[in-house]
Amino acid sequence: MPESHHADIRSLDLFSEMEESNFKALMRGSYVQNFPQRIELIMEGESSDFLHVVLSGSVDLYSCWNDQETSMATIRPVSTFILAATIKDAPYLMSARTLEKSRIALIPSQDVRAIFDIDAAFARAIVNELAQCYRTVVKNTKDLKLRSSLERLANYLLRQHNKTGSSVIDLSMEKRRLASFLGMTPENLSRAFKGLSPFGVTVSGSQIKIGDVETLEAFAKPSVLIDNMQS
Amino acid sequence: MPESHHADIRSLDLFSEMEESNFKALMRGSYVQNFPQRIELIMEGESSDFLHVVLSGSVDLYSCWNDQETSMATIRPVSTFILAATIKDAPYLMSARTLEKSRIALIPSQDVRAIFDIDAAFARAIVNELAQCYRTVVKNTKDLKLRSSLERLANYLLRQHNKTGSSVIDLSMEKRRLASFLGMTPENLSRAFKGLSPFGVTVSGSQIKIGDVETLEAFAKPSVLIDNMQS
DNA sequence: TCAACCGTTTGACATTAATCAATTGAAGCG
DNA sequence: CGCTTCAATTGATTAATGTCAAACGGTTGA
Repeated sequence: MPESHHADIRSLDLFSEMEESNFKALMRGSYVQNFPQRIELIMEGESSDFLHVVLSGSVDLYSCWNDQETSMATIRPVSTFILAATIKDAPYLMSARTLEKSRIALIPSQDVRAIFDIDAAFARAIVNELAQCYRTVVKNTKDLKLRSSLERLANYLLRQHNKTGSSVIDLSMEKRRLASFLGMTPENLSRAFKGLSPFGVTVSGSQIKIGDVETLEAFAKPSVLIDNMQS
Repeated sequence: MPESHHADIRSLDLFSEMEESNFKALMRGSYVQNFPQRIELIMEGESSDFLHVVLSGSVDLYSCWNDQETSMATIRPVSTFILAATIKDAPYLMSARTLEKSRIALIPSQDVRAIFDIDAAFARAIVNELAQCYRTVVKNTKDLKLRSSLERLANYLLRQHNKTGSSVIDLSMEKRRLASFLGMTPENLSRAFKGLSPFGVTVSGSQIKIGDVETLEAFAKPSVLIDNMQS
């Protein structure tokens, strides 16, 4: 892999603390590839030969069953995905496709497992990352099971607001994908936006404006145990 | 902790491969406690001081939001729970209560983290367990987002059938808890059982009989990427 | 510029699931 | 044994969400 990408990967929590020699060993078998928009990177059920790192662009993780498809997560730079499958050497549970032109690093899974055993800092970083992923999915499940679609949308907007600090939110994805991520149909999302207008939410294209955060929070009732992205 | 319980814990995947001296060190600060039925072990939001191991009995993991409660998982012997919170030293995302009289081992979280750093086998076991937990929750999310409540129930019954090998399934929990776990109301579960009778499912109390597995499978369309408990 | 395309929105309607209220049924206890 | 209690069931109703079809609107490319 070209040295130029090492810094990006090295800056990830997952790789920042490990021994330089082990990092170099990991990079030796790895390579970076550029993908156009809407390219299938992996299909669920396949075996997990590579740990993937999104260097630029973005990737959609999704799953299918019975001719339906649902969006599970969006991966943005610089993050890894399918770490669990890599660790367990088990089939992917989710498919992945690029949402836009993306640069992806591919690190052989067996190298990851091998270095894990000899580098304690790397091991600790991996376990931290996995624990983080686990907690994210648990929060997602709570969101799905305890909230209505209107409440899910309201809290999604508030999370985006907390992330960017701006009261104008750019969805930065198709509304149909947001709908799928939130577990509803595009039609329903459209109506949900309308349903939030009494709480000061206005829509213009992919720009969503939160008129008054307190009003929206009073409806959405965000919880640190569901909506806090850090812990 | 009394030596008598060591064997149970040692036999867990999580502890079976580690150095004996490290295992002893872990046990030194640990203790075992007996709890009656329906005792709150932990509340979501609290800090995670102990890794818990269910030695006997069973434990319900559940979450609350806005005066609602939903059952997330049932932990049976011999398994750990809240590993992710222990690892990350972050607040619990789920509450836990005993479903019946239970014996629980409590291992100080800081000891777990300390031994993790010096015992590669333990580290590998932890990361495997976490990856397993992660994949279980992902499957759960797919189940929730891609299936109707009738389909979820049908697949749940087939999973139990695969686990026990018997075509008569004992629910071994209140139906209201099963309903909550499957993301529906008790009333709806009752009707869902009725809705499965055309596919050979008959109910008598907590005993569910699958008349013909193929017929039920034809309806449920189980998938290894959602319903396979092993991988 | 205009036509074609595709995501979004809207309305009407169907389906699914939740709620409320009442009843049944089984377990525990005096 | 009969009373109490609570989970489970049933029926009627309402609410939430999905489906289908049509219209709208922005983008692309001839």
